[in-house]
Amino acid sequence: MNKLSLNFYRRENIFQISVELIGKIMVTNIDGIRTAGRIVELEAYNGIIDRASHAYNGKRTKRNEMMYAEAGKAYMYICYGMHDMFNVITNEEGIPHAILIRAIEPLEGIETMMKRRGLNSFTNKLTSGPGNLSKAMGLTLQQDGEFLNSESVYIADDGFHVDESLICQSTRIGMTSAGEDSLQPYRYFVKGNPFVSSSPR
DNA sequence: GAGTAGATCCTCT
DNA sequence: GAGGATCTACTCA
Repeated sequence: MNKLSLNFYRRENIFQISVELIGKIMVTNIDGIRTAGRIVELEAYNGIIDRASHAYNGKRTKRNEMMYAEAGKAYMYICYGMHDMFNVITNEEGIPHAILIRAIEPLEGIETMMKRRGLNSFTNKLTSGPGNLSKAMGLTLQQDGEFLNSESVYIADDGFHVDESLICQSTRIGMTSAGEDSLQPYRYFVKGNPFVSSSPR
């Protein structure tokens, strides 16, 4: 299993990167405990021209500053005051492209994930949805700006290949005020995978 | 199973 | 002071 090099993220076409990230393994080593899962759902945020992005129209604040950082870093963000969300920064420094990881299929450290989520039994919802995913993996603002080839967080390729015919697109979730851009099909997911979060299939 | 309301708090205006 | 890149529980059927 090889960690993806930072060059993987350092490319212009965020949609190409999104498709390629489907099926990759996301690993965290938080508090000395290793958890891992296969990425089955994500959303692309296409920089300053995307109304759904935090960086729309070149907006740059303390909170989203990390989106402008160099490719291959994590951008952590708290949503609705209680959910930590995990994003991958792509493209070159200064261009705020980001990919939100929405769901993974748990592979390692499932006991730990359940414990972090406060669950007694395994369910498909364990790592389904960005808030749940981050919580299960132990990700918080502490990982904001972390390089994704570090020991605590990284994404790796184990050679598994998701057939492109199984990768579907849809509109993004939770876009209530992004105008036309809320209709953009920037969400990618694995068809029929039980760990993909609900809504538009 | 589908639809809705409430929780909850940080950030930006 | 308003409004989120959400989740869960609850209602009703």
